[in-house]
Amino acid sequence: MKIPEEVQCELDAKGGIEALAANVPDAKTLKSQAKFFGALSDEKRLRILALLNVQPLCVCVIKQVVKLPDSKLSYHLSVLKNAGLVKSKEKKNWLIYEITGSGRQIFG
Amino acid sequence: MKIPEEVQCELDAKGGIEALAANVPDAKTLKSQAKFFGALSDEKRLRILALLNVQPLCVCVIKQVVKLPDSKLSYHLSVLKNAGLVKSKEKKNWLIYEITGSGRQIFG
DNA sequence: TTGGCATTTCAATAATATTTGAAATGACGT
DNA sequence: ACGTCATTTCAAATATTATTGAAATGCCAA
Repeated sequence: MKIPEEVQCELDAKGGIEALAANVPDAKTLKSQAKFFGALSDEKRLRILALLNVQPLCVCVIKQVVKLPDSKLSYHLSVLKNAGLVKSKEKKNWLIYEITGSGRQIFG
Repeated sequence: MKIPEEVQCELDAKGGIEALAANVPDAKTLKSQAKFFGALSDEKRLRILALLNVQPLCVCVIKQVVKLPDSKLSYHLSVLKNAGLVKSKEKKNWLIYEITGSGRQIFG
């Protein structure tokens, strides 16, 4: 195969195509990264996460700020939770959501 | 509205719901962040980006490593490009893709 | 100028994610 | 036990994204 010399040159210096390929993470890592980013790929979820980055909140407070219908909010919270960006704990008859270390990554 | 005291307490200390709401970025920022993360929410694209993080590459080399059909690869490159994670320049009859500063963010 | 190569574009299809509204769950105070 | 409140779950409808294969583009060398 013929490729631009500019590219060929640098590629050779770095050990060729095999060495190049060695830089891609294993499938499992890729999958979990993709899920992580996927959870962040929605404006509503980023808004929710920004709130939880301030302090833990019950669903009703989040709802009041982001103005989403219950089921929609619940869905997006579940996406964040499945991706490990937030977690929740029960308190009386409320659910309090809290950002995780993983979720904090994207701030600062 | 009644909310858990634990939450209420901290919320009051931080200036109430209005202050809380002030932490969410403006719509434009959210939109571009969502797009950024959306581009990263796919394993194939993460793989491509990992390669471009090593060095600029023409499409044919990328193709050889990631083993995707032309049109699919082209599609995913376009997603990365539209999100500003990579850019491309022409060299003879090749296109050389290169990671951008924005694309580098996710590494190290 | 012809032919080949690298890459993109296109329109159709398939797959995935999101929205909706109604119904279910489950804790709490009475 | 009963009614209420906070939240989730479900299935159907919709919207967004990704895949396919064929055709188009555009460059380069002969």
